[in-house]
Amino acid sequence: MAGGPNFIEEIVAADLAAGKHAAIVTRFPPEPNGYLHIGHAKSICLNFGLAAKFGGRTHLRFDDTNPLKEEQEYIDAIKRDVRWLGFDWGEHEYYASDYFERLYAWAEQLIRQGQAYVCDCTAEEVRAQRGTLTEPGVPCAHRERSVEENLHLFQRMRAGEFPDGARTLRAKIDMAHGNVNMRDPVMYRILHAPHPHAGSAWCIYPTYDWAHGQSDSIEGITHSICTLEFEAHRPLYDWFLDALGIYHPRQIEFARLNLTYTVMSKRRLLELVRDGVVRGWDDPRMPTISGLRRRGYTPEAIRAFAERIGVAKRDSVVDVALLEHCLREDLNARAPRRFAVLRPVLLILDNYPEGLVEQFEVPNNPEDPSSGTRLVPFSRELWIEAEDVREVPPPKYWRLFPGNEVRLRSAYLVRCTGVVKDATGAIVAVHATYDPASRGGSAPDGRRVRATLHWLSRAHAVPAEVRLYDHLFTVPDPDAVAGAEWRSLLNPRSEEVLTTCWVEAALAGATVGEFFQFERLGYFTVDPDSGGDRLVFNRSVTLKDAWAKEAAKHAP
RNA sequence: UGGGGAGUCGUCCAACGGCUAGGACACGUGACUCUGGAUCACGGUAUCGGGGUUCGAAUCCCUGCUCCCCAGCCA
Repeated sequence: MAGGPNFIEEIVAADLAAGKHAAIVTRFPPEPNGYLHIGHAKSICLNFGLAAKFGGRTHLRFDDTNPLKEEQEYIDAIKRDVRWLGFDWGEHEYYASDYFERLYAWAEQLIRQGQAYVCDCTAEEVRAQRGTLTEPGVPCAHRERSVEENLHLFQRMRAGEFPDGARTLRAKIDMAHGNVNMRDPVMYRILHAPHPHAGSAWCIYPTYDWAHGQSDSIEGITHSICTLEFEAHRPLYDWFLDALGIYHPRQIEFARLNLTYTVMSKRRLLELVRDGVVRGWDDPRMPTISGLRRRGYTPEAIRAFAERIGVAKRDSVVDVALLEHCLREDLNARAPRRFAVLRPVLLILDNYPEGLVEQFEVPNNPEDPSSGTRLVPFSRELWIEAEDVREVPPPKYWRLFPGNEVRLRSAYLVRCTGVVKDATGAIVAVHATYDPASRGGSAPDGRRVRATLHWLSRAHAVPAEVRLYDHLFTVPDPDAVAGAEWRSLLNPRSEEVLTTCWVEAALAGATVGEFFQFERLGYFTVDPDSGGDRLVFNRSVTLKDAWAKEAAKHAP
């Protein structure tokens, strides 16, 4: 179904076959500087999936080396999202900041070995000395300091004797290296800032490059899986590990996920949240895990998606339609069906007895007979969908129009006798007659109708707000647009709030996160804005709509 | 340009020198249908270019081209 094993699974299988490890250890290492998104979900599924498939465990480690950008809120959100996705790291919750003392001692070791030095250059000077992609860098005067002086200075850095940015600790590698990452990279910077996990214990913080490889080594990670941009850093991690003489995890890089019609960069997502472009990190239009959850995505659908997109090394952009497909596939099988009318128009059955209320038995899910049926009240005045009525039908339109007969799902066949319009020409009510012999939805003479409509008894329906969503951006690849331009690509119609909707009374007690299929409309879930007698639904994804395609063909 | 990667249907992934280059999504056509849903059937389109090795190349070699990443005291 999903093809063969991906290249990482092949590597792991080969390592295991070669007897390199008794069991594998992988890790998911987020920086708590934002919320997790669907791209992280790919990594989470990959790492936890590997351990589950080959036997082993997966650590959750926060790579919290930059206190300026990290917050406890993000740590909490990340844990919540990983758990919700269905993964359990057990007791293996780690923080790079818990390794700070060890990292500090290792830094001293490198200094003693003559492989690290304290540098007094400013950031600008360091940049100037680094050279360019084609020209080698040049060493600065501090590069040749004595071990004693370096040790002393480094200790004073830790003691807080210098202001932010005054000095750094740098690895002494090769200022002329073809790989610029090897031109004496910074290992420590002075940052007088509290840390969300380490508190105020430190005023010098290790860089990611200095912390990451050793953190993996400390944890005995066998396969350290990361994204492509770290490929050029691997030689540096190897250099550190070799210099320290400690265990080498095997790093494997894969291509990060990109999705059409959305952005995945944390910086841009943060900007959308801060500027109030969206309702927050969990806005249903966001590609964040929490946004997808609020939108109505299920962990099952996201996991299936992660499985189907595969894992490879080439840059790619996955069609968001595949994500939507995975959700439909999951929900089609298990979402209870309900009736909801989003843009109501009154349907009056002129020959139906006033005051009569019938109860019709409607299947909860035709895909799953075990889900049973429910009773839905029916009466003379009903709400139906505005788009299910036309005064003049376009080509291939076979819903309600004067003279045409349709079925009201599980109820009766009705024939339209006329429409009522307001001053603007909009249809506000429809008149029809019903065929009492078609009770239950089919006629004794076996005559067929092309359309089946959903409906709600006016006297029994309950009001609700429904939010419809569309792509956040108008173009398939907004992430490819550089500069501030990307903002102009936001879809002004990505959210549409409908406040005059009606739903089945059975939906009144629905709880946040419960999902349903509103027949003929799509899959919907209860939004957390619901409460008391206020009901708010989010449309998770539409049903596939053959009529919409047909209509588009005849559109102007 | 220095270093590091990557090029296969519209998209994503597979094919690991050997059937007509496969699957999924998307798209199109039809069947069926008490959701214009679901389901089913059918269909089209791909090996970056040029050489070479071989009985045989998407796969190996040479060469060219294109794209991505790296010049944070971000990760």
